[in-house]
Amino acid sequence: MAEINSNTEQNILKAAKKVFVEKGMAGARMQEIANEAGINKALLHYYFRSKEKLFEAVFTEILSKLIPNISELLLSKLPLFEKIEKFAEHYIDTLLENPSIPVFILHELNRDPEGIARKIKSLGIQPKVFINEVKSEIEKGTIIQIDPFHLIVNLLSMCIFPIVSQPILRHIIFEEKEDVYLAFIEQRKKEVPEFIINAIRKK
Amino acid sequence: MAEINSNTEQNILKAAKKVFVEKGMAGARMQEIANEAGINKALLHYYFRSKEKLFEAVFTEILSKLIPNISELLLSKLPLFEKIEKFAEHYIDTLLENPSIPVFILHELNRDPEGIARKIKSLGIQPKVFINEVKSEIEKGTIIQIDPFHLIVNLLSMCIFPIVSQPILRHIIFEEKEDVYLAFIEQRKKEVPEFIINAIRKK
DNA sequence: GTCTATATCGGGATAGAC
DNA sequence: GTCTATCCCGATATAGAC
Repeated sequence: MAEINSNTEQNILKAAKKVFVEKGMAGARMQEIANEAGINKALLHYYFRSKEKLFEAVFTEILSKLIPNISELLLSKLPLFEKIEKFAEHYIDTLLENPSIPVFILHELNRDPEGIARKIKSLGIQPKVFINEVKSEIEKGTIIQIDPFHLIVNLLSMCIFPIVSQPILRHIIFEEKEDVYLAFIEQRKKEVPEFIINAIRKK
Repeated sequence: MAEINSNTEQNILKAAKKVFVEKGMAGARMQEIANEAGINKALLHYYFRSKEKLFEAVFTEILSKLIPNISELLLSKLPLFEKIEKFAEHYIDTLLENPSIPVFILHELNRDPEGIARKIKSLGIQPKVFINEVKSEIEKGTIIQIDPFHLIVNLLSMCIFPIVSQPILRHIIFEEKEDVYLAFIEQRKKEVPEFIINAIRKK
């Protein structure tokens, strides 16, 4: 067990991840992945029989790193407001490292709703704990009546969407100024939780 | 002027739109577009010289219908809170008709940031009016201090993201129940403005 | 395990008849 | 304007030497 996967295999996966995420399954070229990995096309097929198989491997790896990240924070023992603060901060950071991943996932989901969705589901996300926590805060009267699902979706939306629409925001609003855009996203780590807590806190 | 474009040309555009939005530029097949339009591959090239040109036509059409829709509402004369309410309602409706379009745009933007972004910019979005309106409400003391950009981005995020992540939400949260998901989105037309106004109204 | 060379096929594009 | 037939390139995949 704990067998160390060969260096080449890891190189390939890393290169494939980059190219697939950028270009999508259909737009990616095996040649480009080979170049990126500094090896030969034939070797790709030696390690992963086909493009399809290589894609599966990449996609599964991406999901299995991303999803637990979400779950972990939602399940942690922090009080609700702090949880929201920590979540926004960590999640925006994670997304900044791989800003193209959400669009990649959503795009591929469009292509193959069946297969991909099954993969996601098999990772077993558990929103129950968080939902109960929200309900209990409502009963305690610390926050207003709100459907926990809307709260989660609002939180996720405000964290994820500004990152995935980076190209549009950069061009339309920030006129190409990369640093201004990044400062804006940086602010959002505080701004989003504040906004949410303002919206739900009972005064 | 006001020349009526041939029926065939319109059929092609409609078919191409469907296939391109679903599969993306790279994943789309000219054959599939031809089938969808009930015509022959060669005819596609007769009307639009190449796949690239056809794609351009489709993309431009999509943008020119979507963007003015946004601008119009943001520029209207309604008071701020009503504007937010109307915007959420109309925008969510628009998205429900074409839920795949935002991801399509974002995906293609990843592929060709230069070209696509130029197209978007050339449509001339004007957020100035809305921004000034927010600033004036802050001065009047009706809403809290908030950067208008964050407000716009929050509003757009909460409208757009839940629709584009429909496949994920449906599978993870709503366990395939299409109608439950749709009811949820329907609620959001009221929920989102309420949430936002709660967050910014001075009490 | 890694390479070069090649088979095979799918898909965009064109030619030319009607 | 619309079709059938065909060209031709690019991309996946395989064979086989090292």
